[in-house]
Amino acid sequence: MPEGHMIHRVARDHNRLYRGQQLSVTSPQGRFQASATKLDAKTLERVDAYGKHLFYWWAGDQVLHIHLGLYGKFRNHRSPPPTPRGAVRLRVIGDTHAFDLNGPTACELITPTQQIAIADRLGADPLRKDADIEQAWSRISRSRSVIGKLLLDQSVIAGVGNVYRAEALFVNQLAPERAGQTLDRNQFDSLWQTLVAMLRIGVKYNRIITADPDEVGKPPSRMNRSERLLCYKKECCPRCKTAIKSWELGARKMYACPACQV
DNA sequence: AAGAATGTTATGTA
DNA sequence: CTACATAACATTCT
Repeated sequence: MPEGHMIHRVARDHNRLYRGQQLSVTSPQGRFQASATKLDAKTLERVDAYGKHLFYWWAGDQVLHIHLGLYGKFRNHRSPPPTPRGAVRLRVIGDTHAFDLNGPTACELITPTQQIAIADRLGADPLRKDADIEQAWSRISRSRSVIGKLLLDQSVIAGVGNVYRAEALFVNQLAPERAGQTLDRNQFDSLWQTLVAMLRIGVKYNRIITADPDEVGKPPSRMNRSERLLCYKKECCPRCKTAIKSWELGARKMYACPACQV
């Protein structure tokens, strides 16, 4: 489920619900990265999101690094939380709220130095104010690699996943197979602005919505799964009705309109 | 109910 | 050095 918007949403929610509190941190199903349990009853100072990575800063300079990978999932509860569902790797309990974490790729205690190293290798995050847009432009404008792959490269742009890649290229009418170096500055800027807008909407509604609610005729919260997207997993192009083409690109399934995207 | 999936990293090859 | 392919890993949803 996770693209950058969800990670930033979690950071926002968890800062609101848990910041400054003394929390109980346990690992109910044991086997996964049990070092997290060393954090039993610590004070949470803040939660940061960089791309798809989360960092929980605790008193005593300990950082809990979480990456959801493809399957990882947070489940929120009221305190006290119910019996764990599935393989809960991490359970955090506060006075009023609690959450479980299932199936993450990473859930590990790291040092502030390691945190910097991880953040440093990530590219510009459209949801962060400190995003280095020039660096993203520099990487893309010099690359012979294809824009459909570059968008998934977290060291170029951090936080974009398979859905936003398809949707952003569709909106900008860019063919995924175009080499990065063939984009001009205006096209890059427009693509970037699309990503910023899309991800912000994602954080706001906690789901990916790239279709225009006015066109659909429903408020964003009421839109069906298929109504929310323009191109990803669609049968035909909403602009010209041409059949959407799908193929593997960068080891993930790409969707694009062969007529509109050039 | 099998298969796909909103991901990353490590490793090998050209 | 860059680019690309592949495998490994985790679990939920349809």
